[in-house]
Amino acid sequence: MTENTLTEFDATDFRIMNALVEDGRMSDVMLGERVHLSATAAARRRKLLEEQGAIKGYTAELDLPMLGLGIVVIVAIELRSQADSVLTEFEEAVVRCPSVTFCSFVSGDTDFLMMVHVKSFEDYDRIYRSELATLPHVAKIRSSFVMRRVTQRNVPPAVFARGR
Amino acid sequence: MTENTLTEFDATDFRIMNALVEDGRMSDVMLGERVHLSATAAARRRKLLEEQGAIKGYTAELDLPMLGLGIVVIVAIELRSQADSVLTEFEEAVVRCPSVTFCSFVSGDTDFLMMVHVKSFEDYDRIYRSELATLPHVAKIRSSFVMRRVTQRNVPPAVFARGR
DNA sequence: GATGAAAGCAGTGCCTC
DNA sequence: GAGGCACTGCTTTCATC
Repeated sequence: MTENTLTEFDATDFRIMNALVEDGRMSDVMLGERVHLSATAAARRRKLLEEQGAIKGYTAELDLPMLGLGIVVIVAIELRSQADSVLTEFEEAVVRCPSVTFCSFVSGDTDFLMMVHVKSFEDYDRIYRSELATLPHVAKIRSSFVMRRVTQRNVPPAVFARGR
Repeated sequence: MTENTLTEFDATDFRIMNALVEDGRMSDVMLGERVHLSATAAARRRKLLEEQGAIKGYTAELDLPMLGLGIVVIVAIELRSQADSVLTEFEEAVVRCPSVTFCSFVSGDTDFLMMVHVKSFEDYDRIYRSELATLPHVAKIRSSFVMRRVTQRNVPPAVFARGR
């Protein structure tokens, strides 16, 4: 229930997390079979992981290209200043952009990195004008189009090496 | 079952997808209430969306910081050449890196953009040496550390505007 | 898209190790 | 402290309309 108990997870916990990352709707019966536990024991551990916050929730994975959003653009944005109020105003505007799925303030060459999903290049042009170019305090926008996706995972495989 | 039927989705389909993105383990009964359908009707539509591939699957969302992976690094990699064999060898090596959750071949300033999850800066140094620096044909690596996450969504909100 | 019966599953308390 | 079993009540599934 609390959070900063520096919880210790054992191999079974990692196996449960692994199974549920692969199939979030797996029944407790199947989960139990998969991790060699009774369904009740598996369910109890699953709930504990949920309560502890290690499992934050479950989500359906949608096929965005099939929904007409086949193009992914990674956008680097530099602001005119890095004053606190400037950052805050920019961030508040970003969360309201309906095409943005990811935005982080980063160190390095640029200030923010974002990921944008669009239907077509024409659509990106439209969104560039209507969403990105209207964000406040922007000095420079650089767009990189995703040509081919090499890897896309929810969780780094390193986590699952611990399930043994 | 097939895929290129250019499937048409109605507002109820989008409402179902929205509900399941928010809670992938939602029962069909709850789903039916949420979209104003009987549980059976909701279940039938859910299954159809799964079979059509619009819903690719379900996954548990893990709290990576709680599992000791609190630092996210976005890595831009330039290769020495863009010959087909060079790209292929690089990509085959990347998918075997256990700390990489995202890698795409992109247009623009760099060749590949990747996302790496690590425990600490020391850990990044170790992974930089053991995973990234050993990737073949790399000319230049630029690392940006995520200082603050502004937005992180599975699906752009624009998709859900269609659920009405 | 709704209904109702049958099967399967999740949730609880209790017992064992 | 953690796993297993049995019971009860939902939930899902499938036939039928």
